[in-house]
Amino acid sequence: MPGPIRTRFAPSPTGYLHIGGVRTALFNWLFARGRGGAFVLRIDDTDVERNLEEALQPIVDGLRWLGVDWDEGPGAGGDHGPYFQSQRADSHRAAAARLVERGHAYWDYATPEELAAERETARTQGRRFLYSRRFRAETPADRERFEAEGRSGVVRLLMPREGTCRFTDAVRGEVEVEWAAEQDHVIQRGDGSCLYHLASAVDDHQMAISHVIRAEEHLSNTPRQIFIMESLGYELPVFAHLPFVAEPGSSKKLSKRKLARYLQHDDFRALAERGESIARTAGIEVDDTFNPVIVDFYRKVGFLPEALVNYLALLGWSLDDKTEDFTPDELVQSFSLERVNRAPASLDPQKLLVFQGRHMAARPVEERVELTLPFLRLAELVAEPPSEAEVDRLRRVVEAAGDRIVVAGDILDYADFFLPDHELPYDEKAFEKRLVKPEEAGDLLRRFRIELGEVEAFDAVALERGMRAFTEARGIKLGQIIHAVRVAVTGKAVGFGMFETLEILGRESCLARIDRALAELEARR
RNA sequence: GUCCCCAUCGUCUAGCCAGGUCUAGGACUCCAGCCUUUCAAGCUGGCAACACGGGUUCAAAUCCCGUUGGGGACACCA
Repeated sequence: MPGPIRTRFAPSPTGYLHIGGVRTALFNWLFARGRGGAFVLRIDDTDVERNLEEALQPIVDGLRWLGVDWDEGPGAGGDHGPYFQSQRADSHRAAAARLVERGHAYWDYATPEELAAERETARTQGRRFLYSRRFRAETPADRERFEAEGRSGVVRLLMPREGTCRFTDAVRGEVEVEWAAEQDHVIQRGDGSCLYHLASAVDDHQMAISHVIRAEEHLSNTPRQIFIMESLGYELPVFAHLPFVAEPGSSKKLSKRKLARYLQHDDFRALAERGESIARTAGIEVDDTFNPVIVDFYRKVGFLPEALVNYLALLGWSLDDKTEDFTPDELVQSFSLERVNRAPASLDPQKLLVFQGRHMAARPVEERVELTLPFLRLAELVAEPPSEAEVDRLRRVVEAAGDRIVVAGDILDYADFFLPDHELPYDEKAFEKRLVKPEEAGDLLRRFRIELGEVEAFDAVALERGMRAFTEARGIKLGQIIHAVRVAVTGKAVGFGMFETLEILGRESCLARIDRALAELEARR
C-alpha cells in the first residue's frame, strides 16, 4: 500500500454533527496527522439536497471548534476536488459505463414489482434472495428490445456467485465473506444518477485515499466496494472499521421519539438538564438538536474542545492500561489503528464531565475568566462591554469556585455575585431553615451585621478571625451564625468558603444584603 | 430469515495475537469513613467482571468448537 497517507471523513450534510460521526472524523484526523498524511473532508451530498449551505455549516463549525482541521475540502481547496459528491456525477457515470464495458456490470430492466416478487418467493422458500438476472441486457439489442417494451434500465453489478472475498481490516483482522452473499447492487439509477457505493469507491480512488477509516456499519458494504474497485483496476485502500459509538440510538436521523429514549438514562438526562439550565439563564436558543448526542451542545454550554477530543479518543481506543489524559498533540503522537477496540463503546456522560473538569482545572485563572465571561454577558449579568470591576470580580469568583466550575457555563451558578443586592433571590428552603426557623438567627445576624460594619480589613482572614471572636464571646458554635450569614448574602444554602464569599462581595454589598434579609425576616414573622 | 461482526466489573478499558508472573490491573460511578462553616474537591477503604458449555494443554480471560446474547448488512438511502 504505497503512496502518501490520506484519510477522509465523508459526512452527509444533515444539519448537525453527531457524536459518533465526530469520533470517526477524529480517528481519521489523528491517524493522518500522526503520520504526516493529509486529511480530506468530502461532503457526500446528493443533487436533491436543499439548503446545502445551512446543512453543512454545523458540521464545518463543529469540526473547526474541535480543532479537527482538514487539508482539502470545503474552504480548504485541494488538488483532488470537487469535494462535493454531487459535483462528481460525471466521474461516477463514466465509472459505471466502464464497468459495463468490462463486463463487471450490466443494464437491467426488471421492474420494482418483478424484483419484489422474486424477493417474496425467496423469502417464502426460506432461501437467500439472489436476483435471477432475468431482465439483464447482454447486448445493445437486448437493451433496445427491453426499452421498446417501455421498461427503464438501471446498471447493476455483476457480482461473482462463487468464491470468497477476503480482506484484512486494520482493526478487525481477516474478514471473509462468500461472494454469493452479495446482491447485484444497483449502481446507477434509471434517471442516470449513481448510488453511494459506486460514488464512494470512485471518489476514494480519485482522491487517492490510502486508508478508509469508517464506522462498523460499513463493514458489510466492503466486499461490494472491493469488487467495484478491483473491477475498475483501482489499487485497494486499507480498510479500518471502527466499533460503534453505542450512544442511545443509531447513526440515523435523530427523532424526537429517540431523544426521549436517550433521556431515560439518568446520566444523560442530567447532562441534558444541566445544559438546558445554562442555556435558559444565558438566553441561548434551545432547539431539538440541543442535546448531548450533538457536538454543538458541548460548544454551547462551555465544554473545552480538547476535553471532548480526549474523551472521544478513548471511546474505542486506548494507549495502555492507565494513561487517560492526552492533549490533542499527544493523541496525534500515540494514536494507532492497531489499538482500536473491536467492541462497541458507549458514551458515559459522567466520565466525560470528569475529563472536562480536569482540562478546565488545568487552565490558568485568566483563561477561565475569558471562557466564562461570555456566559455572563449572554445572561446580561455584566455590562456591555464589562467594566474592569466586573472582570475583577469574575476573576475572584473563578478563583474561589475552583473546580466547581466544570463547564464554562457553570459560572451561572454563581450569578448571585453579579446581581444587584436588591434583586438577590432566596432559596425558600434555605431561608426557612437557616433564618426563619432558628429563633436566635435574626438576633445573631443583626449583631453580627454590626461587627461586620466595623471590621477594619474586609478580607477573608480578618473576617474569619472576626467571626470566631464573635462566636467565642457568645459561647456559640460557628454553625449557629455562619449558615444564616450565607443565606443572607448569597440567598443559597451552598456556596464556596464563607469568608472568601464575603470578601468578594465587599462590605457594602454584604451589609446591604444582610439588611435586606433582616427586613424580609421581619416581614415574615 | 440469511450473511458478517462483537462479547473482561454498572460504564470506559488493560491483559488475548507470542497460554503460566491474573486469588484479573487502572479509570468513572456507587458505598463507608476521614477532613469540614455548606457544597465541591481531597484522603483512606470497600462493592463489583473474564456470557455459558465443551475441547486442546501439566496449565486457558488468553487457543479451537458450539450455544446464548448484542450489533450491523441484505434499497433505484448515505
